[in-house]
This record gives sequence, C-alpha cells and structure tokens, in this order.
Amino acid sequence: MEYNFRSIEDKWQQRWKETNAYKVSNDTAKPKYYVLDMFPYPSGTGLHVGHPLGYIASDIYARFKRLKGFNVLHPMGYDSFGLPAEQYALETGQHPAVTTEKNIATFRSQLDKIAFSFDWSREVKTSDPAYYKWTQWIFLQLFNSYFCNTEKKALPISKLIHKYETKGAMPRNGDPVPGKHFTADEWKAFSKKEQEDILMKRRLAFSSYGEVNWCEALGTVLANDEVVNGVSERGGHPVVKKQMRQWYLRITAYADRLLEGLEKVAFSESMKEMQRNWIGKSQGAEISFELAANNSKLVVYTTRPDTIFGVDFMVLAPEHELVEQITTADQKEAIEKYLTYVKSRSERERMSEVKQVTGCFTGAYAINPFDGRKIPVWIAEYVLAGYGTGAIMAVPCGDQRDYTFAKHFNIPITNIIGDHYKGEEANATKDAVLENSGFLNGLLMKDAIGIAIDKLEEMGIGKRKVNYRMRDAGFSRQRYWGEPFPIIWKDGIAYPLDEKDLPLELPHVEKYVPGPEGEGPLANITEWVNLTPSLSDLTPDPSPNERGAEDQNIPGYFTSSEKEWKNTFLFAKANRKHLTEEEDILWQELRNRKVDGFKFRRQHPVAGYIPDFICLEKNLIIEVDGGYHNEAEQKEFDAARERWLVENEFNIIRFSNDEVKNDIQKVLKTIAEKLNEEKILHSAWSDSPLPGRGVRGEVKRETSTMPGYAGSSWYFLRYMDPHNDKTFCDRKASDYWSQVDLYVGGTEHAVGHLLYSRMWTKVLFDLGLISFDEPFKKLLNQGMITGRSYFLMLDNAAGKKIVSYKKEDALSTSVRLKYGHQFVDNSGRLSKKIFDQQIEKGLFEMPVYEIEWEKDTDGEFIFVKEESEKMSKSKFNVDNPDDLVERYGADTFRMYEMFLGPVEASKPWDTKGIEGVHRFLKKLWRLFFDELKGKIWSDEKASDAELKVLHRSIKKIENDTETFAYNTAVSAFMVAVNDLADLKCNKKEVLEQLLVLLTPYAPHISEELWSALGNNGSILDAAYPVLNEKYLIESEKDYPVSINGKVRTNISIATDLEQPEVEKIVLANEVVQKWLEGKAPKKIIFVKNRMVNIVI
RNA sequence: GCGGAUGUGGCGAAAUUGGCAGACGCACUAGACUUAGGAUCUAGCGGAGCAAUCCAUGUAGGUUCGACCCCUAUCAUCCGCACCA
Repeated sequence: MEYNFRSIEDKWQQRWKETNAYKVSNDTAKPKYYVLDMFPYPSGTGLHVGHPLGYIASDIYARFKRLKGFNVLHPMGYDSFGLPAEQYALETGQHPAVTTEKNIATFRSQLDKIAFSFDWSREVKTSDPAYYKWTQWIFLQLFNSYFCNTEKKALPISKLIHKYETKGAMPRNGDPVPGKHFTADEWKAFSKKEQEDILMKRRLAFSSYGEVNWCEALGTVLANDEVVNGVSERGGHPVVKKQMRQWYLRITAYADRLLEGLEKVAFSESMKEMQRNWIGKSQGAEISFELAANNSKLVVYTTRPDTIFGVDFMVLAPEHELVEQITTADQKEAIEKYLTYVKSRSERERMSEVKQVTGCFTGAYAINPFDGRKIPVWIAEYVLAGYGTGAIMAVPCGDQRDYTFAKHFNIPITNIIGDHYKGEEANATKDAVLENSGFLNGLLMKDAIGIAIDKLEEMGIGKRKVNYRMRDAGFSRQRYWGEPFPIIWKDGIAYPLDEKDLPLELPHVEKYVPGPEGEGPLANITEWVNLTPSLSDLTPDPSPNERGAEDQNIPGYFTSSEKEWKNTFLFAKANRKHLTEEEDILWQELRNRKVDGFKFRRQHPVAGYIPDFICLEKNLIIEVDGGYHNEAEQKEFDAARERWLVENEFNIIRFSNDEVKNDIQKVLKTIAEKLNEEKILHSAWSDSPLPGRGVRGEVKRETSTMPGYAGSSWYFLRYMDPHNDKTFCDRKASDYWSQVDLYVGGTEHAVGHLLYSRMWTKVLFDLGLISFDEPFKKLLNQGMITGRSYFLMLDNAAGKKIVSYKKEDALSTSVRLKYGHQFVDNSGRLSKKIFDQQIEKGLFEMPVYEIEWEKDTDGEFIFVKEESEKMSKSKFNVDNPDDLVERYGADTFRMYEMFLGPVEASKPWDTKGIEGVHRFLKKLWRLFFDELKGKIWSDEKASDAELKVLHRSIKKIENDTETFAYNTAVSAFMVAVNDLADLKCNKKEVLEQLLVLLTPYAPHISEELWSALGNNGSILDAAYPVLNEKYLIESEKDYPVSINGKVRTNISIATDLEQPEVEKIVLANEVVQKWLEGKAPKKIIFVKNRMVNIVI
C-alpha cells in the first residue's frame, strides 16, 4: 500500500464537507479562541505561494487550539470592493460584480485544495449589499457622533447640539472670538445651514474642502498611505494636490488613544513603531513673534523653545497666508517669481529633490521677544504648509536644514551652544549648556525647554502645544466600485439617509468613466443622483411628530423615499405644460433673463414643493395665486409651507391673478426691487464656488464612494454574526467572541487598515456598541515570500546585448521548460561554460525582465548577482500553489511552506526542498504500511525508548506550535519519524499520539491513518497528547568537557552526581590528563546537566 | 537623514536564551538493492591538514571560566518614514 495522497485528500475533503466539520457554533460552554486572517482582495491572478503562508500558519494554530479544547472561530471572506476590478471594467466593460464573483470562485477553489479549516458558512464579502448595509450604518454612527475633548471619547452629536442650544460654545476664559464662539441665543438665530456647517466641523465622519491627493490617471483621490513618492501606490501614476470636497474620518481625535492602545496589544515592535511614526506626536510650543513693520503676528511651532536666542531667521511655507501681506515692495517681484517656481513644481519633483535649497527673502522682519533682535523672514519650500503653523523659527546652529539654508543664503549664524557647534554642521544636541541666550544662559538645554515655555506663557506670547503628523483620513473616492455614501445633499447640507433605507445599493452603470468636475462615475447616472422632492410629502414619512419637529406643519421632505421625489420631479415637468393664463403672462416677462438679467425657472421643485417661479440665484419665489388659495384649508397649508421656506431662507412674493393680469408692470417692479435687495443674497452660496454640493434648490446624492478600508475596518465583527439583518453584530456574539486573539497578515497594512480598524473599534466601543476597544490582541506578521532572480549580462563584439535571466526554479513552469535548462549545470547553478556554449549557438534570445549592468575585470561576459525581490506576476517569478498541490498534495505543500523558515521572516521561494517534506510523509506512511506486507502497525506495548521519542516530540512540537516556530516543529516531526523508523517502531500506542500532533500541519494523512488505526471519530476533535516528563528523565549524560573553554572530550556521567564526584571522574580522564600536562587546574566549573569546564 | 530589523556551510535554516555551532531539509559525493530509478536504504558532507590539531557565526574591540547570544564601534542588506521644525 502506497501513500496515495490524491485519493486520500479528495476523500477527506469530501468527508469534512459532508459532515460540516468546520462549522462553528456561537453557543457552547467551551472557551473561545478567535483566529483571523487578513482577508484577501480577490485579484484576477489568483493565489500565489505568498498568499497561503499566513493562512497555513493561522490554520495550524486554529486546529491546534481546537485540539486543545477551544471553540475556535476561523473565518474567511473577501475584501471585494476596490480599484483593480473597476480598472478592469473600464478596459473590458465587464461589470466589477461579475469579475469579482469570478475571481472569488477561483480563490475559493484554490483555497479548498489546501484544506483550510475555515467555516465557510460565515463568509463575508465587502461588496455584498447585505454586508455594506452595515458599513453604511456604521458610517452613519460616525457621522452622527463627535469627539468630546473632555471625556476623550465619541458621543452622539445630539449631545453637542443640546449643549449649543443651552450653553452655546463659549471660551473657558478670555473673550469670545467671532466666527469661533457663540452663545446659545446666537446658535438659535443661526440658519439651518450655518448650524450644520458648525456641526460638520465636529462630526467623526465629516465633509470638508481640502487639499487632496488627486490622481488624474485613476480619476480619484488617494489617501496619504496610498501615495508613494508622489505617485499612486497602484499603477504608479502621478499624483497632484487639488482642492476638492471630500469626506474625512476624524482619526486625529483618536491620536492619543491610538498611541496608548499600542501598549496593550501584542504587535511586533517595528509594527508599533511604524504606527507611532505615522501618528507622529511631538511636544513643543507655539510662539508668536511680532513683525517689525506690521501689526500682524507670526506664529511658529517648535519643539525646541530653548533655542530661541539662536533664531537667525524665520521661514514660512510658500503657501502661508501672511506671505502676500508682509512682502515689502522691493521684494515683491522676487517673491512672485519664487512662488511661480514653487507652483510649477509637482509634488513628485519636490519629493525627489529633497536636498535642493531654495527660498526667497520677503523683506519683512520679526522681533525676537527676548532680545529685540530683528529677524529676517524668508519663504522656502522646505517648510510645509500642512504641519504645525506652516512657519518655523530657524536655528542654524542646532538644525541641519536651517544650517544648510543659512549657508546657502549667507545668513550669519549665532552660536548658542559653545563648543558643541564647530561651524561645519548643525548639532541638534540637548546636552549643551546655553550661551548667548539671555536669561537662559548657563542652563542645560534639556532643562531650558520647560523654563522657556513657562516664560513665554507668562508673557502671553506662547503656549505648550502638542502636534501630530497624522492627518484626518480621506474617506471618499471618486470611483464606482465601493460603498455609496448614505448621504443626500440639499442646499449644501448633508442629510443622512434613514436607517430603514439602507443598504443604499450601487446603481447599475454602463460606463465607468469619471463624472464632471472630478466627480466619480456615479455622477453620470442622473436618475440616481438627482432626487426630486415629492408631492406626496404633504403627508411626510415619518410624520413631523415622529421626527420631533418643532413646527408640526413643516413636512419632512428629506426622509422621503427616492421614488416619491422622482414623482414630484415628473409632476413639476407636467405642470409646465399647463400654465394658467396669468402664469403665462408673467412667464413671458420673466423668461430669458428679462428682469435685470436674473434667471427664473418655472415649476421648479424645491423639496416637495413646486413654486410657480423661482430665481435660484436670489432664492426668490414668485407665486401667482388662483381663487382656491382663499379657501381656509389651503390658506393654512400655504402658511405652513411659507414658514418652512422662510426658515430655509427663501423669499416669497405672492401676487393674485388680478394683479398680474391688470398691472404687470407694477408686478415686475416689485420683483425687480426684491431681486436687487442686497440682504437676500445668501452668503452660504456665494462663498462656495467649489463643486460637489449641488446647486441651491437641487437635491442630490453624494456621488463618491467609500475607500477600500471602509469594509475592512470592521469585518472581524461581522464574522461573529454574519447573517444578522437586524444589526451589524449581535451584542451577545461580540461579547462572546470578543477580541481577535490572533490576527495574521502582512506588514503592508501597518498604517492603513490596522489604524483604521483600531479607530472604528474605539468609536463603536465609545458608543456602547461593543465591549472592547482594541480589535486585535496579537498580530503575527507573515514575512514576504520573495522570488529569486539571477541576472546574466552579455557584452559581445556586436555591441551591448543584455540578457537577464532568472534561476531555473524561480521561473514559471512554461518559461523554465522553454529556456531555463539551457543555462544551468546539473547542480542547478548558473554555469558560464554552458552559457558560453549557448552564446555560440546564438541562443540568448531571452525575455528581459530587468536590466542590471556591471563589468567584470576581465570580461565581456559578466555574471552579476543573485537577489531576492518581492513575488509578483510582472516579475515572472510566481509559482502557482495549484501546481505544487497537484504534484505533492496539500499536506506536503502546507508543511513545506512552514518548513521554509520562521513565519515572520521573509524568505526566498525555492521549490527544491519540497521533495524532502514529501519524503518525510512517505516515510511516516511506511511506519503504518509496508509495500509488500500491507498493514504493519501493531497493538504491542511501546518500549521506553519509543515513548521517549514520543514525549520528546510532544514537548518540542507543542511548544513550537504555541510559539509559531512552525519550521522547527516540522523538523521535530522529521526527527521523530526518523527515530521511530530506526527503532522499527510500529506501535499504535506511539503512532496514534504522533498523528494528533501532526493533524494541524497535515490534516489529510493524519485523518486517514487515524481512521486506519480503527478510530471512529474524526481526528479533528481528538485530545491533544499530554506530555509526561518521566519518559524524558535520563540517568546518565554525555557531558562535554572543555579545557579553557574549548571542548576536548565527552564523558558520560550519572546525572545525579554533584561537583566533587564529577571533578574526580573528569580529572581521571586520559584526554583531560593529556591537556593538563601534569599541572593542577586553577578552577573547575560544573553546570549540572550542562557541561564541565576546566581552567588551567 | 530618522526609525525598525537582519547578517551563521553551496542553499533554506537550527542552537533549550551565556554552556558540544551548523539540528532538520535541499543540493552534492560514494555505495547497496534493482530491467530501470525521478523509488528506497547506508555512509560522507563548514574550511585547511595525512594526522594530532588549527581556523570559522559580516568586521574590529570588550565583558566572561565560557559569547552566534551581552556591551562598544563599524560595514552590509532588507523594511518603513522621509525637509514634520
């Protein structure tokens, strides 16, 4: 009987499927354990060998914990929204939903072959409306929350509104600043829009105009972590800064808690450090400097207020708002020239020429508050507008950038640190004693920092300030394939959709081209975007009462369904064909901008109300009332409607039919007067020339979609309760499963996904929706599997011909067959001789993947180097796991990936070694079955030697598995099987235990042999072997004996002997005698159970 | 430039955390069994040397009876951040 892995693996995969072997219940008395993999983006290229590495690692752990008696949640799903599917759709016209489904099917079949213990009944897909309904729902929670700075947590926005209504927003001390502070009464007097604008500045998910990373090629905005060196992470397209309205997450509010949270999670130090760097907290001070010839003040941020006497110049970012104001007449031209230069440079250029020194003097001077010195004010690119105050005080003796700048522009340098500054470079020390520093003289810099700030605060010209490098996270993308925002814009106000209207599903589109003015493809679908209030809103839903509206007569337009709004739109359109005689008279006078050039529309819906005429520019509504407006009921309704319109800052003039008919000139005069009244010009509209909020009177959907990290920020919660349509995750389920105990994935998500999901978790915790505020207890980063590349270069007589080539086993199968064998000797190494022969035959037409050039001393022919690079399809070094599974089986593949090296380390992929693991499994098989004799295992009692092998293995493998040292665990299996084979051990007693140890690693073969041994139940639920130390105790040990630290011999000594006896035995030994050469040892060191060292 | 990590045979890697450096596997060499070997088994395999022995964990120092392991400097590679004041 041979080890026929194909039939064994097929059989058990089938069996496990039939028995729902991996189904996990939320309802059990067992302790829980949650093992999670970072779910994949289902790309079109399918799985490569790097993918399963983490999945296998987590799968082994999940199975191990299950054997140890835990109820293990080990789910899998797909991060199925994202750019590539949409790019593909742009190129081929295939709907992303279709290609995504296809890719998922491929992934699934590949994953199934490797036999992961995923509970597929819990699968989630972020692009599934049943899933993104809750992504949208959580977005609404973010939208409806603000960060309370006193409680340091998220609270419902209603609490803030209540505060504004009762107390307003007033400063704790000092005078209120107009535009910033307001009283409760002032709040109440604000228009709806003004109030909403203020609230928007506090919401956790908020909309704002800002500078964003705009990628023209992708037609979208990218987050900071999606931009690498000025180009897009995906595709490497140029990225420019652009002003646009965007959604953001107020992650900066959580900066401190995200930092603190790192203390209590088990992430690798480098991972934590990356997050800390990203958050970039720094302590310092804001100092304001008087300007010499100007009333305004210049505020700078510095971490080193102790160096204030060393300030030799100031530098503003070129974009700084004061630049124009302070530039003197004679410097104006130079400054303008410089600004033009700065603007001409792309982000990419600025980044790539980091060390270039540029700048320009403004002509202005600031005054040092302590010694009154005049300090020239410059502008320069090296100061960033977005950090701190966008202005710095430059201390050239202490800061290298300032030093370089001063040298370049010949600005004299003041030395305040004595010998620490040598004049050749800056010294950023904090250990110097200050000189030339007024009241700080003689102080250690470290100590002077606090003293300087105290003094500044006392003088009222500075204060302590903490700064963060992290910015609020851009949360909208001008793309199609993402979660639509459950937001409707009306009159520049963002209204959230009602919960019952979720999910807001993606509409179908024909084309994926960007919309107008940088908007996403959704903007092209007018019937989806444009929402018109409905006539039936006269009986709004929910009713004003239900909404808690103050005025019960004001309809609740914004909660109406989209269908109803559409009806209104159609109704208004129909109305235009049926004007009354009087309406027609007036229309003829108003149309074509006849009245002072103002544009009027007729029968144009405003929410659910369709006025006769409207000038949107001036918010002026003209009504021509027929007879029925005199009826009591209609009068009442008109009044309510009018109140609502006035509240929303519309002006209404009513004319009777008679007025229009009899004196049209008087009517027009009244209208013209009203139009020209200054006060009816609405400020909120005039200050907003930027696109994206719609035009007054229009009701539109938000057309951008959420970024990739939206769905992945909370998916770990959905797995706990994946089919719930009442809530995102039942509280009972999230209380039971709680945090993810083990999270496995790549380091590439260090600052993106991990920070976002940590923030979401904290918000959900603050709002009382879950009971923990860190999502992942322990994070295990699998290393990258790299492909190995070899390069060969050829410089022949005919000119430079460069041939690049990858080592045979790193080539894809097809290329290997075609070319690979031609350049390696029979040891698989590159061979110059063989290569030379190929050259003679003219066989060097190889695909060139990469060009490297290096000259050897003697030659035309140069073998350059071997190097590792990231696995990727484009680099041509991918090995498909399917091929390997097909050839060796899943068990071999799983064990081999683990045997490659430590899980965390990145390592080159090399399939050569897989044979060794495969041999091991065959050797294991032969302990049970003999080719000729068939079954050879027996029920005989195991010997002590055999039990020792077993228990030694239990100890090593259990410990290694627990600590993720899978590579050494695999070698321990090999040692065990080698030893048992040497002992000719075929005893069930031993083998059975070994199978349980093995099943997390190689589930098929262990299940097969387990059942062959006559066990009824599945090995998946067997009990993990228990170590019995008594089998490991030795009576004798081979002690290594060293002379002066060098091992000279081994002597077998009973383990219970103490130093005196041991010394006697050792000194009697002839090898030791020889080294002693008759001398007496100075000292003998004896470590029990370890070694003996004799010092001569 | 800053931060994090890693340097051990031809290759992937071990080393109970200061105690026999190179477990385990690949590759390679020799042999056995075979019609055959891409099956299996046996032996060898860091370098030098016939050998005793000497030299070897990036390099140079140090601590220690003893260092891959701890300390100091230095070089190289990888990853992350990058004019963040």
